[in-house]
Amino acid sequence: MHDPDHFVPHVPGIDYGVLESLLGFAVRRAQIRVYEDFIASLAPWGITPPRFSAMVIVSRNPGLKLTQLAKIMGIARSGVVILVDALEDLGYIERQPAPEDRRAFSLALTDKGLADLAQITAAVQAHDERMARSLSPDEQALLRRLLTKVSDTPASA
Amino acid sequence: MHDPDHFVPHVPGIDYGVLESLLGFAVRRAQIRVYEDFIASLAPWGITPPRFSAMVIVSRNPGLKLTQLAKIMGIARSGVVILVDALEDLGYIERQPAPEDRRAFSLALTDKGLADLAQITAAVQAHDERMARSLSPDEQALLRRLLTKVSDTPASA
DNA sequence: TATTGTTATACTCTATAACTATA
DNA sequence: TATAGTTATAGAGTATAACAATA
Repeated sequence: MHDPDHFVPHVPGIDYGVLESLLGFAVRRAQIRVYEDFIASLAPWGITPPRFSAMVIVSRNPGLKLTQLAKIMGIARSGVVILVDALEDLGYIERQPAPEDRRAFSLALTDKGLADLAQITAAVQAHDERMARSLSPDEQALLRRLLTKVSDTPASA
Repeated sequence: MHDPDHFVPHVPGIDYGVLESLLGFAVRRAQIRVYEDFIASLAPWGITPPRFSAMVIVSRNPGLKLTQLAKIMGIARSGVVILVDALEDLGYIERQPAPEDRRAFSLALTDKGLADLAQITAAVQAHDERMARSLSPDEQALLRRLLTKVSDTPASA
């Protein structure tokens, strides 16, 4: 299909100079394409990448507090409030009073959240397989392994 | 050094569920770490990843119009106006009247932009090598190749 | 009519700082 | 004092839509 309206990673006739040799530029270009397709694929549910991550993490780690979720996701506390508000508005997540701390809330998926997460996860997996379909299974595993090595290397010596 | 204030890709004791198996999640995690270190490394120049890309592309492809730069960078025309304004405020880029079209501008680096780009590029390369230093040269080349394959695969069949 | 650059406006994701209610 | 959640505010970076000047 001719969709003139999405990112073209290499425009013919353009010299990208040093950018072509940078790992960070390659990561960024891949991320743009993955993000674009994720948003398009999940539009029916109003789910973005951070919202999906939050739903999965809450579902697998019941009883998380907002501050813990912020730490896990690497964002500020104020950001997690907005994220949880959005998922609450979608009917997917709820704040439950934390029994042992009256300042805090325990996060949990709603019944609707649990039910929809199954469909959402299937849509995300289909999207992810589409992104990876130019690679063999071995190459996909290798790519994940190399990326994880990059993510997990501390910045300073 | 103990810097408690940056992204921890794997918080101990947390179950990341399906996220661990997704290529898109691995790309995103790597991108967060690379972006974080890029911003910190380039702070002395006020340079962000899109600003660096724009400077390199303008320097290697003299006479680009704003609309062409927008197409190359995959952003809207309104976005490139803001980007060029920022680089103009930094004294790195200038709009020159396009001889053959009185609606348009040709973009060019200023003398200061050209001079600083050398230092900026050195800082970016040092940053990029730091990001990749847990990988052998072969692994780095392989990772770039696999990422490029992902970026260049069209989304639809 | 179509295109170039621009402005107005809005949305997402992020941050810092200050507040409140508890601990 | 310190922490949990919240609010206010701001700043990138993106988008769409409309506009004036020019093609």
